[in-house]
Amino acid sequence: MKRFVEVEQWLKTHGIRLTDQRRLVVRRAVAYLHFTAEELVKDVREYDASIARGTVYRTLAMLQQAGMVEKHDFRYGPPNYEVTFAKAHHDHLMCLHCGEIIEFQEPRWERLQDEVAKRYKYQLLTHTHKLYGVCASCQRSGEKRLAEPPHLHVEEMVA
Amino acid sequence: MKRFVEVEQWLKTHGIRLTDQRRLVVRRAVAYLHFTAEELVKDVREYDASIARGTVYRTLAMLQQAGMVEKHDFRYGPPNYEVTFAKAHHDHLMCLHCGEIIEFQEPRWERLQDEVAKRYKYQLLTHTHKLYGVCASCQRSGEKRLAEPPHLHVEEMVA
DNA sequence: TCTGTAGTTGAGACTGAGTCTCAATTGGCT
DNA sequence: AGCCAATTGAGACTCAGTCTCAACTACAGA
Ligand SMILES: [Zn+2]
Ligand SMILES: [Zn+2]
Ligand SMILES: [Zn+2]
Ligand SMILES: [Zn+2]
Repeated sequence: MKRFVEVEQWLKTHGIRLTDQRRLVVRRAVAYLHFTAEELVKDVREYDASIARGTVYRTLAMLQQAGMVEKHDFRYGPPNYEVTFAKAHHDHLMCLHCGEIIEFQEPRWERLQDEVAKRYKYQLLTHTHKLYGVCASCQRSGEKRLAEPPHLHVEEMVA
Repeated sequence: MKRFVEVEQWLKTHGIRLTDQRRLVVRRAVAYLHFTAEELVKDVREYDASIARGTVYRTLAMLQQAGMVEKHDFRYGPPNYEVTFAKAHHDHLMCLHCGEIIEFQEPRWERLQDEVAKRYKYQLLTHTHKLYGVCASCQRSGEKRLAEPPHLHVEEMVA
């Protein structure tokens, strides 16, 4: 089942009005792996030119509130968003040359951080672990340009 | 030896002009543990009201370039800076209620991340690990306000 | 100590990214 | 179909930071 159907289902069962705009924003958001708010505004406007920037931001905030979207501050440029609904927790490794983002899991970390939190008597709520480096192919090509957050895995919307 | 002396020494030996403004910015910056650029602008202006915003930002950028200052994106508000010159690497744990920031070291993490980088053939350059939670005293008081990045350990400048 | 000059500064215009306001519109219930 | 609170579009506004450029100054060399 396409992920946006589940997201729309979730909204419905939580008494949140399903407008055309929200449907569109959700459908386009799930087409990306990581995206910036402005990228999404631009993308969504190709389907409905009159959609307001505020609507996109408001919808993202709502989804974030609901725990279906996460906001990541990568080191360069504006924050990236990611639809994490029905997706396992993972952390990120970013190439500073080409901007590639790799998602990975490392359960031993997750355990270590509980230990650290306990050490300082903190109740742990969230965390961000980001690694920055140079990917294999950029090491080879020896390029020097800095990362511009790229689009990865964007699908066209098929009605 | 006061840390700013070492910083000024470093600048001198690297052929960077020592202006009054830079001296002031450096001296005030080392008085903080973590600070935002705007906090530093405000602070520095108490000593020299005519100092320009741009000068503070430029100086911070220069020190960052030189590896003496690090910029951290905590999750709320603008980035925090930290003078890391002659300071061991550490990561951060932040209380989302009162904004307290704890610095800690966890060598096992540092090792794990090398492993992860190797797994994806990345040449690792930097990383950020941030834990967010509720500190012991906020857990007790059950307060609900969200973090505003606080000043910690600010010294007055003594001539 | 006096200069020359490249590096630095202050002031303010400018930008990007996001927020806010409010009248007009609309989803979803009856 | 009608109602009305929720949502939207449009644009003003904010905040944090960048840029530009004429005036100023640190400091190497005379
Ligand atoms: Zn993790
Ligand atoms: Zn991800
Ligand atoms: Zn670390
Ligand atoms: Zn620190």
